Amino acid sequence: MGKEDRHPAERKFGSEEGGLRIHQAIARQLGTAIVAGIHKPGDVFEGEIEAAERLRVSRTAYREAVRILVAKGMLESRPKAGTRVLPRSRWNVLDPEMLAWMFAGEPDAAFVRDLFELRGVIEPAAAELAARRRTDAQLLAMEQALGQMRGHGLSTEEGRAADQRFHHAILAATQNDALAALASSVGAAVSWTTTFKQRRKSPPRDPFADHRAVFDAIAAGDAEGARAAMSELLRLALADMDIALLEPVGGS
Amino acid sequence: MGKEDRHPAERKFGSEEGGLRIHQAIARQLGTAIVAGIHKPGDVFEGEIEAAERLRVSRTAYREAVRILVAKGMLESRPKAGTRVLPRSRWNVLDPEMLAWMFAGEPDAAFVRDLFELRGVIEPAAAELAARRRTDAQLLAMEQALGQMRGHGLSTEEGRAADQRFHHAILAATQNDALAALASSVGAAVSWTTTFKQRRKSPPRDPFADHRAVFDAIAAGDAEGARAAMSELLRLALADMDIALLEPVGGS
DNA sequence: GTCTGCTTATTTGTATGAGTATATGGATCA
DNA sequence: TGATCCATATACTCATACAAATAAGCAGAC
Repeated sequence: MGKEDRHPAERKFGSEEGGLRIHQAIARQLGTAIVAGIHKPGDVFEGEIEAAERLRVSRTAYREAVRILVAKGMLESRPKAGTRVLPRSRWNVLDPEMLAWMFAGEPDAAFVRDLFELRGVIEPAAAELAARRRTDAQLLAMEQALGQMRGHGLSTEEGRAADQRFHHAILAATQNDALAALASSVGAAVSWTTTFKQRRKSPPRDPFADHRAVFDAIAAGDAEGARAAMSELLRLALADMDIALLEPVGGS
Repeated sequence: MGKEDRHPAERKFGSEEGGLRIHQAIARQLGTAIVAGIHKPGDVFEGEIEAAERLRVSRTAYREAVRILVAKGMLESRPKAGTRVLPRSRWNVLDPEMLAWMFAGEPDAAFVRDLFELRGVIEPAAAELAARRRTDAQLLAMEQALGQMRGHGLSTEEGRAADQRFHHAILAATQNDALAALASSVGAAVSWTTTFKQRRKSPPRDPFADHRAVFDAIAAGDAEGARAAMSELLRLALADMDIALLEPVGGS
């Protein structure tokens, strides 16, 4: 292959890998590029050999990365036809890893709206179910998350993590695996709320009271109250972000 | 390696592959085994070399299969630690391929219940949004699906496919990518409804009227009516299956 | 001129073997 | 008893060769 020296100075394709295996690092790199719109649906990738050489990895590693993205519905690859980006409708946009890739950059505003709408559908129902079914251990988890949230505040990393844990605990308390699987999607929206909020208002409103109301209703086993409290929490969160969804869902 | 003859009689690991590439066939084989409970969370797989030899495929193909399952949150693999099945809470149970694997065998009753509960949360809200936002093309798609459903009946494969298309079209008409991504999950539940129904009652009730009511409300732009009609459709579907969810969600 | 069927060239898919990196669990030592 | 170190098992990466599949181009018939 002519100049076969592999630039031993810059080992491991230059960039920092973040402790990931190479195939996973490549998958992330390609995945973020796709969700960012660098590669659009319908685009055909270069051949495996060229791609692997450009990225300075083996064809094996590159192929394993492609398999990952295929598994998430982002790519399709066939002999002779090549590897191409699938239409967005085929993507598993609720896949946790994919959500992470989306929110690594500046996420698409329309999709953030979609996620909030999903939240508006899921979380009130989840709160209602959680009020009926939560175990004591799950209630304790919510209480602890709430406490840490209050303690650290949403300006800290720990506080935001606690916020996520609170919402996660509610979904887990529904005792429904299908709903619980939406935790990452809801979590992404939750996380974006504070990120977004802190860009605008200063000081931001403290959402502790809203959360507390949800918790109290769940603790009391008040299903209807829990649903209402969660709906109110979401309404306020949206107001904080100055986002208006086209229409609130489930209003009557 | 001693007896290195590879039984040229039974090429390609015996079983029928269904036109899939080998890595995908292996992924399906492992995936179905996991969802069926043959490999339980915490179980550690045999080494790559042994596994590949036993399945009579190359390590390359086996590894790519593992990458697929890792991407879906079913497996985790690390040097020295081996490849192990992750706890169910980490699985992307809403992944379309994974749902297909689950419903290939006899799906877990508890998970079917969960999926129906999810349907009960998602579809009424989706119907409401669809009534507000649907394009004429999407409305046409619903109408055609409805017509084919009536024409073929739910005892035929075409009829069931049309049923799925109808529900899918409603989700698409919400103009919400996050909701649309739940199409496979909803579709799995929809499909299971008829499968299950036809095992029991004979003749099964014709659900055309329920679907028609949903369609009419969406066509008329009647958001509240669409929500109500979809809720009624779900209520009747559940009754047909003689399944009672623990409690209906959102009732008031 | 259009269609059909074959050929071929390109691209992914599979196989194999060698060597590397990493985490683990046990041995060693304080 | 506890922490530290190290041998080792295991997945990870690489390079190369060959196989399979299929899209596209070409030839021939109608």
